[in-house]
Amino acid sequence: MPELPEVETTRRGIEPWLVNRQVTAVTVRADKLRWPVPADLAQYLPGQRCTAVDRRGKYLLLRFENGCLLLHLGMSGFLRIVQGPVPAGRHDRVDLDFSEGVRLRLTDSRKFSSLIWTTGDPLQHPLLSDHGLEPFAGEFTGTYLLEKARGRTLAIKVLLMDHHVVTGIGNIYANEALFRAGIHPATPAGNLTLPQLTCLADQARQVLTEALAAGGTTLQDFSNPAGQPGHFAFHLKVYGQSGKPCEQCSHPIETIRLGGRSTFFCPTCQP
DNA sequence: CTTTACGCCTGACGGC
DNA sequence: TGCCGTCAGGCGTAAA
Repeated sequence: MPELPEVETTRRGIEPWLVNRQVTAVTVRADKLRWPVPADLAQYLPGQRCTAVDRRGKYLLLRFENGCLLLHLGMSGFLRIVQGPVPAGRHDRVDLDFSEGVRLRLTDSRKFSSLIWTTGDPLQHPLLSDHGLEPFAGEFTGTYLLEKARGRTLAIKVLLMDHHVVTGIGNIYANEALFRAGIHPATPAGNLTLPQLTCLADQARQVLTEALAAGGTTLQDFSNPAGQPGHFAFHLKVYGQSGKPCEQCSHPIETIRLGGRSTFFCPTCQP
């Protein structure tokens, strides 16, 4: 599933292909993804020049002269740059054609991705305005987490995945960060100490950095869709490792459910 | 306000 | 082999 590293890798991959190019055509092959695809995209997008490709949390912001296209990849969505007559596959939902034969293609089997057109400041859009800190922001520290966790009884993993607190961390990297920090994912957030939360913030940033580095190597040539974005190159220590021996202590990795999501941890390394 | 449950959608997987 | 039920999963939204 695309989390921050995958989305940022995608952003870096498509940015040089799109910026300063003009939209020439729009093809929509799905009436509805997460929400109805704006029916009039093909009306106002052609002719507009892309000015920037930004990211906020897991949202991509394709900025144009007269507005901004917010794009979320959901669980199974990914973007590619295609050139020339590449026939559309079953799950190819949207094509944005740009000048010089550059085509941005959204593929999504499960149709959980979303496309929203917005004018005005996209960061003030209701979908983005309530987001918390970026994990790589300097203010994302143990002190910040301590403030957000104060008096809260919910599991620290649920807090870490709450985009109102910190944005872009999904199930995979929340699990990995907590393992590295040696914190049990079900620990009530308000029970954690500053040193623990400082460690958690550091480890979250660290795991995202490593995943980003791995994604970057996987997707260097973004126009050549060699593989799906991601975490295939990144080594997961707990996520999806139920029953396998922990790398540190050999105790089998356990699975529980928190906030409706599968949660993986080592009961001895994460007391 | 906080926390939980639901729904969207389809591929993968287990059971028969 | 084939059919069917179940589940995963981000996240906005409704409900408790």
